[in-house]
Amino acid sequence: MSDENRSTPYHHDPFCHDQNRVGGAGFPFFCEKPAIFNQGVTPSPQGLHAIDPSYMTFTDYLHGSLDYNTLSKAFDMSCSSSEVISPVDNDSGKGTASHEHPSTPNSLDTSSSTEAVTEDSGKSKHKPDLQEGGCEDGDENSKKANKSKKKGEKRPREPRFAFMTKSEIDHLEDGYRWRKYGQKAVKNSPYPRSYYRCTTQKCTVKKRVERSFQDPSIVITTYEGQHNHPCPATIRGNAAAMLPTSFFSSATVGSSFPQEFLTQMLPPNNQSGPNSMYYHNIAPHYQQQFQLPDYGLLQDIVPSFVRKQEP
DNA sequence: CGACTTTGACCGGCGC
DNA sequence: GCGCCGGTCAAAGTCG
Repeated sequence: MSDENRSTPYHHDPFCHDQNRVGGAGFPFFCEKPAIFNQGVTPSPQGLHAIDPSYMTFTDYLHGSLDYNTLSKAFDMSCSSSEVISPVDNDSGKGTASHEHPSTPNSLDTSSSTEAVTEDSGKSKHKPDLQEGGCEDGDENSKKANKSKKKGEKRPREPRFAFMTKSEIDHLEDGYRWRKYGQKAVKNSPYPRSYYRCTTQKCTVKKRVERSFQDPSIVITTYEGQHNHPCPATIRGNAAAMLPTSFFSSATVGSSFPQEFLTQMLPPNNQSGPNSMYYHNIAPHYQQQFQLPDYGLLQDIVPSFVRKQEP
């Protein structure tokens, strides 16, 4: 076990205020300002949106407080920027985030060190529900048999949300507590993929963490499911410790916990075109708008979100 | 001693 | 049917 993966290696500023640091262990949306702006994209205050209370946060998503419809809407946004966002190929592995943008070579470089996208859960590779239920016929096959309970039933795959982050640290701190339950070598990648599960009881949220084989400095994190509990960091207060004090004085913070404003993805306010994703960080000057390059509407990329909002 | 990581094995889905 | 591959389990090991 490397120290980098230990749960709380954060004695540094997760916001990457230190320009010398490459990435950080903090939640990625905090840390990417330097990389984003390195591309010469210098956001001016005028070009940024005011923070709207209607914005949903990434944490909202993780907490399950937003529905698919909302999320879908959030992604159906406009664009005006030249920044590129790379969808992370679902099902992973194969390609995660690397091969899908031949025409946008900078999609993986440091042009946008944190990129978010929802993953399509549409692929048919489902596993039976292992978490609960279905342990009826005490089949001999012992433990392994447990895995295959509920045969024939396909577990509806949880919605996924993936993003890429430029970071030296594999396991990015997001305020939740995770237990690693597996690690696998990934085909076509020299870097293994790690599997984490939320340690909170009854919370089935999982996440996968892997490095882009094209750009090892990029970490691809995929969340699956939505937390059904408050962020443990709220209780422990360790995430708060990660935050610079100046952060708390931000007008956007309010009294809620940092997780509540880690990342916010803006619904299409008044801007622009269909092919963009927009997410911003807490601080207005962190905001950045991204445009989907080779893709059509986001719904084409994440059909699951579109499907799910239809009853 | 509890929480967590490591790691090899297993399982199911998918493509050929 | 077979092999590949992603995902998961669980025993053993590690850490604080």
